[in-house]
Amino acid sequence: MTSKPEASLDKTYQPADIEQRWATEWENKGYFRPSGQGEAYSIMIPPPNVTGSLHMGHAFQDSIMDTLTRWQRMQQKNTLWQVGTDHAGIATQMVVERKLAAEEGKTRHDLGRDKFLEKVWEWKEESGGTITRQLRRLGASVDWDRERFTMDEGFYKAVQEVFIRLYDEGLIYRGKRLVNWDPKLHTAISDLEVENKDQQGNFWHFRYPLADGVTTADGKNYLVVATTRPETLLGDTCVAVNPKDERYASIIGKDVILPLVGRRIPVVADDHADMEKGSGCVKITPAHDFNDYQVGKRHHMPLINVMTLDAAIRDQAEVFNLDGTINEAVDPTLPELFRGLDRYEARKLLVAEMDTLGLLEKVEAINNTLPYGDRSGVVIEPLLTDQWFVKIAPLAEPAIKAVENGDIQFVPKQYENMYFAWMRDIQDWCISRQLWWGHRVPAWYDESGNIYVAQSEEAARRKYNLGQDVSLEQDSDVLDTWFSSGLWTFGTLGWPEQTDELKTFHPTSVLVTGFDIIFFWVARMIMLTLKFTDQVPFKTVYVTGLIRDDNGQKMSKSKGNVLDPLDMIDGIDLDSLLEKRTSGMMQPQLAEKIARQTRKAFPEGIGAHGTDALRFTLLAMATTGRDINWDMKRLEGYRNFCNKIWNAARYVLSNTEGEDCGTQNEAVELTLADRWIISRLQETEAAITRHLESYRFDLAANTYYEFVWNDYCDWYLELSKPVLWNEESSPEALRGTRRTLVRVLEVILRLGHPMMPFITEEIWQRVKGLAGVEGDTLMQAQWPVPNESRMDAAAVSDIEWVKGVILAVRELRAANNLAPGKPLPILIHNASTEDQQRLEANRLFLQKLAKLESIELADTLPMSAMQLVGQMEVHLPLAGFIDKDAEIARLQKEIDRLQQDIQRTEAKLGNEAFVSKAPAAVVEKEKAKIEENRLACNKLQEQQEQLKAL
RNA sequence: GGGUGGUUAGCUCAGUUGGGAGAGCACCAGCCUUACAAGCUGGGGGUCACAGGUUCGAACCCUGUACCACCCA
Repeated sequence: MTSKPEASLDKTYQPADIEQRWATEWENKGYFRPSGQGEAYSIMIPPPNVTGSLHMGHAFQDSIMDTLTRWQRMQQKNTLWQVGTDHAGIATQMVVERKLAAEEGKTRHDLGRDKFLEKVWEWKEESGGTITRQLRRLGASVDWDRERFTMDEGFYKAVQEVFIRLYDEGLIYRGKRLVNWDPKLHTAISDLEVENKDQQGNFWHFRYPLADGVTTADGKNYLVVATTRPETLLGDTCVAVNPKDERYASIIGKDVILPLVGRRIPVVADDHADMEKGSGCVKITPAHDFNDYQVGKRHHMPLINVMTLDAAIRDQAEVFNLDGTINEAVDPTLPELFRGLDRYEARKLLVAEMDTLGLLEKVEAINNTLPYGDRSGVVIEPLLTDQWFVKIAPLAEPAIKAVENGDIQFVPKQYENMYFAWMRDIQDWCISRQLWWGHRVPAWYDESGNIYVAQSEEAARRKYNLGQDVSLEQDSDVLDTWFSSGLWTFGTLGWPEQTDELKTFHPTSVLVTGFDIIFFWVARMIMLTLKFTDQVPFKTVYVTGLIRDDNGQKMSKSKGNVLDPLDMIDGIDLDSLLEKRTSGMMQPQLAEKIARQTRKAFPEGIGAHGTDALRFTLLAMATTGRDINWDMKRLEGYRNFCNKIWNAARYVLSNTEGEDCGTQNEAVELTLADRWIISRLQETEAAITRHLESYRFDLAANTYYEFVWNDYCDWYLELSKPVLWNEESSPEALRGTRRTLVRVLEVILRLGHPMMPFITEEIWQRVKGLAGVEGDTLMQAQWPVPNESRMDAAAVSDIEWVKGVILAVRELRAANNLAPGKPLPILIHNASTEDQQRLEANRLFLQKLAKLESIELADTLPMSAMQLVGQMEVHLPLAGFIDKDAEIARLQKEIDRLQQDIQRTEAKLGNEAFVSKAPAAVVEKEKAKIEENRLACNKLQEQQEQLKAL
């Protein structure tokens, strides 16, 4: 299918009519594929969750990536933007489990692993298209032929390969360690998936009786320990005091009797005990607290696990030594009272029991922080379990170096500190997850628990020389999603094969992502990629802020302030928006409040703005290193900008189609306006290129907006009219103006294309022929390169003068309440030779744009209103219709302004230190300014006197 | 408690080696001027958070304070 440009553009800009048409055509024609020629440029999309949908953050990042990609492609690079999705372990599994529960009332265990996974794949097939459809709507020029999914066969091979190599090198190990356990989802999660939240809590102060009649320095026969987690008392292995704490020096090494359990546990000296906090004694439960684990380790304490995977109290404790072997020295019996109780019920009961025993000294209200699972929302339990870990230290070192030595650069730079801070005290990474959906750990166990790591059972037998008589069972865990997405840049290019794509496009050029994901993903990609390819994954990391709502709030379903990028594009009526925001909520009780807010914020729903406007808005707001507060008004403003471009194009087309535009390089005469706009265009090309190179999309967008609206539309198009609509214009002048109109527009379209691909392509197709440009698509057109020889400083200052005169007249007109269309006679006084030359050269422009009846030089003047252009006076004769008082007042305002400025400058120049120490150029500038202002001020005063005398 | 970023017009934000405070939107006034009322023309509006310091000169550099946001403990 080919898009056939209409004969002329519709009167109003209708993005819906053009965008999808072009998206389809570009893709069908294969324009998104790498050209195979030129320097390579590549970006890997941060893979969104395959079953998710795009939010504003995606739209933001994708707009940036597409802008970079299109810009580089236009610079004729061999450009690859590779797309793909992530299987998103926990998130996806949860969605399918919920669906299963709702539709069939079953759990995944009812189905069994294989059947459940079938369901997940079905769901992936069903919903996986959402995100790619949305990407297409955004105009993303990704190479769809190379779309990847983290659970693809080929990618899984890379994941296995990495796991096996790391294991064989001793960098992956299995061990019993404390992990962040999610008691609801029944899986370990990483530190990063834990959200710490402040809350009101209690500090319970318990008495632990001293054994053997020992007493403290102040004569008590017990120690007081304070805890926020009473239920862990059951797993205590010692009590720690600070070695410097004189109060307890005498009892170090003595024992206390653990209440309710009756276990003798020692008092140890450890710096972890804070002398200032509570009594200075702290109970140590190595199997239920990360800090306590370290203390326990230092003092060779056993690990006593008292909780089940549901975070309930076990019937009998599990006791391990630090090396993970079973400890048989400690009695695992737990008080019957607590068995099977949930952790919070156990806490309540335990406190009550202690109280009854007279061992509860006091309860203190405190503020503390609790860890929550970011997916399940329940409090995380540090729990001893068998997990797979990656030894991080050997991987972290080169990863830190790569950023230190500049192989990888963060934009903005301050994020490098965040990266270093995190990398410096990074812990071993728990990569196993007790889920079904994901890359299954490629490890097998025999009956005695020996571990065999290989691609498959057969491979394991070969590798380890195991006969068929040995029965093997595969590890049931899967790998952390980030383990696989850590391989994203090279795993998707065919690694471990040394493919051409890998050689060409790796390392990738830039990664565009949010700061919230630096640790999750960026750091891990750097570590794993360096390890396996000896290359960095990307040379630059462009870090974006978050998109927030107009009040600076994070967008979230539960707040009901989420905006869907497609609703910005297509628009949505209020009812549909309400439905969208209030359905399928985790907390349905909020629905009413959300509905109310939504009605208030969007009483009319949301209008359609089009993809180009959305993209341009996001780019214009993309200042580095800060979050963006979304503003519908900005979106509207940039939609209007699209309309402006559209209409400018209509004007250009209507004046050039079927006319001689000088495409064959025929002789032309360029007017001052032509030379000026061409000169400004060179500056604009240079500035936009510079801004894109430094990732300042906001400045690029603003520069573009200003040039198009303020220079091209407001002035140049107006200045072209007197030439085009003048019967006396020479063929060369007409040709020159038409050629400039259309050529500058053509460059404007090329400059804007990376930011606003659709509207620019649509117009370009109609303009290219008139501009003498060839090509099937703007996507492949050449990125504009400024030409020094077309810079014309004289034209720029001449136009400034012309604009000055026109603005002076407009001001006089407005100040005296004269109708905009009324032709005015103007007298010019005190014109320099240059003024006079400029006046003669630009009579036509002045007359048309300022709506003048006449414009004449005059030595003697009638009473008039006057405005200065430099030292030249522009007079509007009174002729009976000028408001004398208003004019006197207007002059006074001008005089006041000048006098203030004069005073400031006088003070400066009167300062000896300034004159002697400031650079001569600065002093000269001030002197010139004061001179000019004084002259101007005098003239205005004279003028005012004359009026007053009337 | 430690760290990072922020505080500029009513709102959202620019301000790139320190040298005349800007844009968009909103507001006021006037205009359907043959590309555009999603527009045109003119206009009002800021002690650049606060207090010190460096400097001839500070929105910008330094120190401290307040408040906001985020990260870490």
